[in-house]
Formats: sequence, C-alpha cells, structure tokens
Amino acid sequence: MFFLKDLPTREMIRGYAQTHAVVDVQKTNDALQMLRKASLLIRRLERYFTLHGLSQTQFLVLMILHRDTTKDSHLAAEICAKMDLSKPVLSTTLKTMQQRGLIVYCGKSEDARAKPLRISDTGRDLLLKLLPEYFEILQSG
Amino acid sequence: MFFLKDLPTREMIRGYAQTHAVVDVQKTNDALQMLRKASLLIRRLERYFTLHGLSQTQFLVLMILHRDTTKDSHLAAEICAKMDLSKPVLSTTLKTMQQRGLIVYCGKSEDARAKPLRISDTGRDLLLKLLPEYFEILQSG
DNA sequence: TCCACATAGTTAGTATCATAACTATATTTG
DNA sequence: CAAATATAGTTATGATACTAACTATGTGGA
Repeated sequence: MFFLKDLPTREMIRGYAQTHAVVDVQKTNDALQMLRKASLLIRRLERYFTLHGLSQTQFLVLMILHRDTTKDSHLAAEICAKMDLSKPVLSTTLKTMQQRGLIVYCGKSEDARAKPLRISDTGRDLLLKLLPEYFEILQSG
Repeated sequence: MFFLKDLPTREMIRGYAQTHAVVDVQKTNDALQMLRKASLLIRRLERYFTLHGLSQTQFLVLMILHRDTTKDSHLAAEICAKMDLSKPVLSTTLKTMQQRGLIVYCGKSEDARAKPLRISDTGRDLLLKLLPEYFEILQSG
C-alpha cells in the first residue's frame, strides 16, 4: 500500500530532479498518481471483503478456483503459480479457508505430497454473492 | 496488494457481465490492469526499502518530515493527517524510527499531550541516499 | 466550576504478509 | 541402487497493518 495523501507536486519533483539528475517529472508524477489511486481502490475492496469475512487473498483464491473449470481439483502449488504470494502465506490462507468451509480437501492423489482441494458450495455461493458489488467497486475508480 | 498474476481476460469479464448486468468491460479491465501494475511497483519499492532497513511507511514519514520546511518540528497527528495510516501504526512506526535514530523527539510543547519530533541527520542522509534509485524505480514502471 | 466532549498518543488483540528453515515425498543422476 | 536435488506443503519468527479500548490533557458550554 502507498499511504501518502498529498503527493509531491510536479514542482517538488522538479526540485528533486535538479538534485538527482535522472528524473522524468511526467513519468514520476504519473507513477505516484497511479500508486495512490490503486491504493485507495485496494482499500475499498479490502473493506468490502472484510465486511463479508474474507481477505482479498481469500477472495482471489475463490476466483481462481471458480474460474478454472478445466479441472475438478487444484493443488496449492498451482494456485500459488497464479498469484504473487509466498507458499507459506497461501498455506495458512488455505487452512483458514478450510476451517471456514470455503474450500474442501478432496484427498487422493498419485503424489503423496500433494493435497488436492476444491471450492465448496459455501465458497461458491459467497463468491457469487460478492461479485456484483466487487465489479461496481472496480468500476467506480 | 493485489496478488493475481493472470488477470481475468476481457472475455471472462464479459462472461461475468452477462450474469451480473452492470459490468463495463473496458473500465473493469482497466482497473484490474492498474491494480496489478501498482502492486508490482509497490513490491519493487518495498524490496528496495527493505534492502536499506526501511519500510515504505518509514520512508514516506521521512519524505514528509524532509519536504515540509515550513516548521522545525512535527506532531504525530500532523503526519497522520498527511498519510492514510491509522494512529496506532504511526505511533509504533515512529517509535521504531526513533530507536533507529531516524527521528528525534525534541520535547517542549505548550500542549502537554503533544510530542514534537523532527528528522535526524541520520534520517535525512538515508533519505537523500535512497532518493535517486527511488525515482528510477518509479519511472521504470 | 464542572461535566461532556475532543484530541494526542499508547496499548492490546488479531490478521496478513515476508523469509528461513523444516518434513516428507519424488525425481534425477552417477 | 544410492546420493543429490527438486518439489509439496508446513512451521517458526518477525514486521506491519487493522480496530477497539485505553490514559492523559485540553476545550467549551450549562
């Protein structure tokens, strides 16, 4: 998250530019604006998810599980490959999600290390319930 | 942070749109692209700050203290007003920064509750050292 | 004056992230 | 086949964020 409210003005960036040579004022300004805009949007999304007992990560996991209809079950490693998230974090997230009944482990795999899982009905229902306002928030930016 | 690697394609968004009526595919797609781009950039910035023993929040506090030359000292509440950050978090952040010698409390205020502080030489030196690459990273997006 | 309310800052409890190190199983290679 | 290496997932530790509730001080109206 990028928590600055008052972004540096172009004037200020120009000031830094004099000291630091390589500053493209326009590009820098654009990047800061984007960071701020994205941070606010992520905030709003997170508040929305929290309201329904989910973290953004949990929501995204549900999205991934729901939207891939090519397979019946997924592995944590596969989900991990689709997210920028460390394995340990995903591991604990999945544990939490299982406890809340959002996913279920469906046992059985040729690889004894693997723990196939899938989205539960509860998880799917919750996801579908959240989607309309999720899209609204995305568009409101 | 927004951790999804594979964003929903326009096709998929269109799919949701059919079910959920109010979806503007273009806008939604743009918002998701922005979230992903901003998240990656924030990641890079955080990695850079961590390399130098700072969090992004600490860096931004240094920026705020450094760039406001209109006053000799600041209050936590004033810094808070310039950031989207809760008071408790700023409180502990400032404590950490004091311990690392990045800021100093300069005592004395008419209001006995207030604890005026300012950036230390160490803090200023570190900030100035980090700025060039900070701008480079911002521009590289 | 005195009580309600506001403000500055901290503490407590919880959630989520990160990296490092671990167990256990699978695969590759000499 | 045995040793080295890779992979699936977990545990441990630490940083940072949140809200709620707290202490202490300041302000303003009956």
